[in-house]
Amino acid sequence: MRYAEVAVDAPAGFARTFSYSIPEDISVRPGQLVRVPFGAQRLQGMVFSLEDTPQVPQTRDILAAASAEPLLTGEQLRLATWISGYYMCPLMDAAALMMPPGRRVRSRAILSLGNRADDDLSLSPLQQRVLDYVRGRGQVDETRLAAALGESARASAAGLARRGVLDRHTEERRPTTRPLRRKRLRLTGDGAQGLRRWLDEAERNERQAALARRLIADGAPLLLSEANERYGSYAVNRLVDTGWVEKEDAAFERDPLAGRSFQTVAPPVLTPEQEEVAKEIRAALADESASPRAFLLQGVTGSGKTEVYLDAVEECRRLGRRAIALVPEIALTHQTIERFSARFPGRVAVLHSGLAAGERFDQWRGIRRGDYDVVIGTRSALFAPQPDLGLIVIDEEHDWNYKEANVSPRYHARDVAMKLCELSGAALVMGSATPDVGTYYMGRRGPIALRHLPHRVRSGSGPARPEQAPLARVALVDMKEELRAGNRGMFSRGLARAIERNLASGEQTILFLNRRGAASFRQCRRCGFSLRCRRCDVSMAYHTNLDRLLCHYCGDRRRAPQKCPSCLSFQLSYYGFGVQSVEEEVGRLFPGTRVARWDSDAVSGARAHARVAESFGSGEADVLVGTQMVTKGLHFPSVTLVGVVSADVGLNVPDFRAGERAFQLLCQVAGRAGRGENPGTVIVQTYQPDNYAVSAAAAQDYQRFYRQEMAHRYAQANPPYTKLIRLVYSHLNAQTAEGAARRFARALREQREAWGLSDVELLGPTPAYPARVRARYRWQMLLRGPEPRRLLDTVAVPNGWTVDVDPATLA
DNA sequence: AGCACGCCGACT
DNA sequence: GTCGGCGTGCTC
Repeated sequence: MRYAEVAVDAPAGFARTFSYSIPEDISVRPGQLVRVPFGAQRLQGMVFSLEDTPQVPQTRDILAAASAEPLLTGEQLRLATWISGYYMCPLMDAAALMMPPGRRVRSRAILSLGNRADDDLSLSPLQQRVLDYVRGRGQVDETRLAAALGESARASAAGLARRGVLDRHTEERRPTTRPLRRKRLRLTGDGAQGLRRWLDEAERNERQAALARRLIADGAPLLLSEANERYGSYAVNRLVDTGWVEKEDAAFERDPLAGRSFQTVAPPVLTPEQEEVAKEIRAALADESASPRAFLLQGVTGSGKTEVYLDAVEECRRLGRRAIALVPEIALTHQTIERFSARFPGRVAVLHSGLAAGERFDQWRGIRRGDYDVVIGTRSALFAPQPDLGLIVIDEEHDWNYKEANVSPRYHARDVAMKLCELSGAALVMGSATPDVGTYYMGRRGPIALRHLPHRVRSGSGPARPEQAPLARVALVDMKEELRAGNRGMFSRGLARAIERNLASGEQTILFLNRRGAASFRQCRRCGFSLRCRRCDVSMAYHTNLDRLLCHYCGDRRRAPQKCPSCLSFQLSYYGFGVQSVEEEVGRLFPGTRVARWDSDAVSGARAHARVAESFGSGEADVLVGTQMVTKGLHFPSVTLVGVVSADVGLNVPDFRAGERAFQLLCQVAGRAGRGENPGTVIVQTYQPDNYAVSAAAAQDYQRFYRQEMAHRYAQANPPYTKLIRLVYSHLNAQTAEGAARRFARALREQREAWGLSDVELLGPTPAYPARVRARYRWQMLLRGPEPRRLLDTVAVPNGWTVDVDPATLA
């Protein structure tokens, strides 16, 4: 008898497997999806291994295979096991990262009125509300009910179902994605000759003749929908009647790159600097035992990191292996695909959450078949099923988008990539102008080889032009001085003059402000009342285009009142400004200017990002105003001026990484200037010109920043000198939240003493920031030390806590 | 998520 | 006494 170790997809989320016996008539292999009985439920599970002995004396049988073939390879199963252990997340959550999109489905409970719904029974208030809710909608998904009326509504619903007031049944769900089949029109065996004769035999109807000629000329099948649209269904059917053409049902691949064409570009000759690094990487690719195996390329914007990545992919491909290249966000995929497809036409796949589910599914299958040499995508593309993985590239390595913050597993793509490289023998190449200080630290201490590309390479295709292009000049403007000089505007006199000059000479400008909306908050000048979100403990920001106040945490919107709700006065004022007000101010100061805005409010979806980038790139706007999106790796050669409207945003938040963030953003945005022939100018407005991060960014001096930042980190015992684990508890009831937080903190402190883990510090519990989000009160604590997980390993984390290992933010 | 078990307060 | 609400623990 053999047994399967199965990661069960139970809501409780186990970081371990359960043993199941395998019935004679079912064949099961590791990586396969199965259905298993679990308590009273039937759930999906992932087979992690086959064993001769089960964990427990009594086992139950696997019910059925839920996938015909293994969906995960042994390598992926080992990676999932590592992720689950390191990030303390359910095994199934880790496995799901690597499964084909749409295959993880959970059954759901549906509630409807039962036969005793109209009986006069005594009901608790909550039960009455549940009944009313179901009565109002007929059929209700229990998860939706819980979302609407709170978690305890589930228990009430269960009670009502027991008494026959409600009817409750569970519904198994099919995978949400599947291969697409579409009808096509194609020539029969000798249809080409037949149709030609048919055309010659008599004068034929114009549309029928056109379709016939198209089919003959093309040779390839034509989608029926397209044929119907262009030639009419009558013509199509008449041709089918000839017997030389037939309709067929064929697999149709959804291709996210359909309709895009790429101009192929021959590889340039690398500069000596590039060549030196590229050679080392080639050595790592050619021989798995060669070291180093992980590289961090530090090079300013325009120093030619991408050419080194392309060279590495080329070599990887030559060796018969495949690659994955990550970018930090969807907006950057378009341009990266362009660069890679120009070198490897037809060999590039894309994978990110902006694609339609079907596109993602088809890309996944194509990748798994080995159709693509390189997969480009955001952090989740790391889990693409690339066979013979030989290389992982992580561009803009410092970017905090590489850390998943919201859902389990809260993984960091860099750390998982390092593990994956170890498991697969692949080489890792990372690049950034402003590396994460933690990565840079690893570079200085050994596990990662640190390499520099200190010079800008002149841009442009064709042969390499290794002569140096200068970095943009950066000027700091002290906004306190502007105030003293009587300028209370958004733009300093210097920035305003520079914008005007740029407009006059027809050159492009980027204005950056890392704050959404038009006004940060709306406050009553008489009583001080400020409008806050009903469900979150934050002020609501005013958005001009919506003419609404918007909560940036839960997305709730409401009409902006004219009257103070507290004292009924009309003295409501807007305070603070955001990127929308910058857009308006440009329009006001420089009438007739074509302004484009790029932020998450104005632009969403991969195609929309591409449109904005393309339209600005082709000169359809003079000024681009935006949040973080305008800072990231995009290449706009005719931008000669970058204005940072306020460098101070985010600088004073209580997070030890605030300085690093500000430095990275400022350096990145400065890199947007002067990437073409004209040298660029960057103007940084700030109230804190002496802040170490701001001044190091103005000097574009990474080394200076690194030294100062690391001194702070050391003094405060923060990463990379220690490790952090963040624990957050949230509950609808304020007292329950605080009580649970204090109780677990006390338990952890006791464990700390009991096990003598004096090197694990426990900070908190304290209310998290914001203290309330989506009506839930939030409390948090931090574990800090060389190995803080050792404390968590001594306890079972109670229900309701989320664990974030190596958190990217503390807010 | 379900279900069993056990504890507590409002009724026959 | 006992029924039902709900907190806790377990599911191979």
